[in-house]
Amino acid sequence: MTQPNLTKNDGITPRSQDYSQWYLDVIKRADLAEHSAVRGCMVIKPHGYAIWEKMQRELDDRFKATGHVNAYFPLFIPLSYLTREEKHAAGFAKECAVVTHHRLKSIDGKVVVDPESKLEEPLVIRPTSETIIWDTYKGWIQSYRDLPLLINQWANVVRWEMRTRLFLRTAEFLWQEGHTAHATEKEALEETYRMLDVYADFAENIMAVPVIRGKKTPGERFAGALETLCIEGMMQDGKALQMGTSHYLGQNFAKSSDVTFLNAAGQREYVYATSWGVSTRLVGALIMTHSDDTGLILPPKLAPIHVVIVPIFKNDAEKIKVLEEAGKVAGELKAQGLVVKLDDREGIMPGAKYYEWEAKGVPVRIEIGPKDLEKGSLCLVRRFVLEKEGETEQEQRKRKKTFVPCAEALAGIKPLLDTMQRELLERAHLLRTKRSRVINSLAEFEQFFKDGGGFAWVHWAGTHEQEEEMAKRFETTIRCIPLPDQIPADAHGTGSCILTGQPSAQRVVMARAY
RNA sequence: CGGGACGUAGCGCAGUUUGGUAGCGCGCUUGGUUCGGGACCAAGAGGUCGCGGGUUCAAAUCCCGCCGUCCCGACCA
Repeated sequence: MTQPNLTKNDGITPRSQDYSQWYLDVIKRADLAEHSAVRGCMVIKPHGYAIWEKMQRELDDRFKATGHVNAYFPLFIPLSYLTREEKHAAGFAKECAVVTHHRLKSIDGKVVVDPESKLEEPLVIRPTSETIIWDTYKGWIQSYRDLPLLINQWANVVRWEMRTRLFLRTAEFLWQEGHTAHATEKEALEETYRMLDVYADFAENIMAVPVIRGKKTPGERFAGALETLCIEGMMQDGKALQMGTSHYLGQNFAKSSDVTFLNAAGQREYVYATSWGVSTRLVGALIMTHSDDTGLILPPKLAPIHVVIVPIFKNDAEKIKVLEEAGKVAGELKAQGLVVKLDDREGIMPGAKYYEWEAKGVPVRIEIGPKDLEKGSLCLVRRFVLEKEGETEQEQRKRKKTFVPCAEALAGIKPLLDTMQRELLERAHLLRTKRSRVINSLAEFEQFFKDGGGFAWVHWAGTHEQEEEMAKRFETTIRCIPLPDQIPADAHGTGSCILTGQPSAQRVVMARAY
């Protein structure tokens, strides 16, 4: 495999210098993805896709555990379907790819769209699947006995974005979308909150990203939803990232697609709906939450490779012995269910291998050399533990090496990974705490964002227009109206709106956002 | 879609002002010496200079158009 230039600082721009460039550099160095020939679309490379696959597995298990099943609906949506729900249609109108023809033909050696093949009705490439799914559900639901209908699909969607960033916003992306039908509003609302909790649990316990669960303001709601719930994470630059949404759709889509059922009393009713989704954007969240200037840092639960073993030897005699031991160690760790990479490439300095695997985010490295064979020990190195909190660049790059008796080391890897998983969440939590502030005046608000910003907990009673005013003046938006149990102790209670001074029931989270 | 910058070998760049037919570093291949934090020596391979047109005896270089990337705005669930 071709490696990028490994001299100097790994080709990674320091976070402190240019966060956007750092983000792109990490993606490149960790070999996660690249821009494709198609505008706004990316190629997810094996290492990046492996992370997504792990996310999928974790999420899918949780969906199944909460009673959902998977299905697949078409990529194409008849234009007339998309326009059935007025607000929904308006919300997506500006970013739809449309298929209008079904055939090409060759004219003078040039392949062109055959004008004769124009479709009677254009097909929209799904920006989301509510409309086609509800049209389908119509045929599946007759009785309250058919409810609830709990279906998820893993799919790609297309939203023709003007400005794209790898993983965070691309024209085509991968996601899952759950679409459920319920007999009562209460049940549907419970589902909406349940799936939000699933996302929050996944974000915190698997991604090690602390999130705030909340509601979107009407202006930020999903097109066609009565309520949009979200989880919001904070990236290392203090900006917010919406990491998942769960929508209560009421009877809007049931009405526009005429999906009714007979209840136990024999009365015809429209069903109540939810939809919820997370996307490959989560890979971006992962990068921006944990990684550093040497590259990607992955929580062990999402790391495609848990442990890399780097053998060290000077001559053939040592090589044979060291590789034999390395093979044994790899075998024993694999038997524990861990994914282990033995990097036995020749002609590459051990140090070069260290940097490469650190850039790719492998949590634990084991170095095995002649000295370890003598002592019966292994050298353990953790991805984000420095030898000392150094001032110089060299010191910041050097990881702490721990020499542990072999048997003890082997038994200790799994607990070590668990510890690292926990430490990453703690680190992210600490950063969020540091960059969150309860704010009561506009002057303080302005200063907070001048100083780098973060999450501002402010009282709010403004209108949608006043939200836009805040966005213009400070580049901030209301990320969410936090659910009651999400509000820190010092942010409880009523107060007065930071902009208008009107009475406010609770604080909201304002931040700059991706 | 507006403003700016950029596009030359896998990656990073020089060369463009002043036109003369392409170079450097890293990576890659082969051989040897190396190997506990990014090795060294030697010999090699690799380029439609983003795409299309124009000017010219001659274009990476000048002109026009287009495409793409990045940054800033607008837009955005």
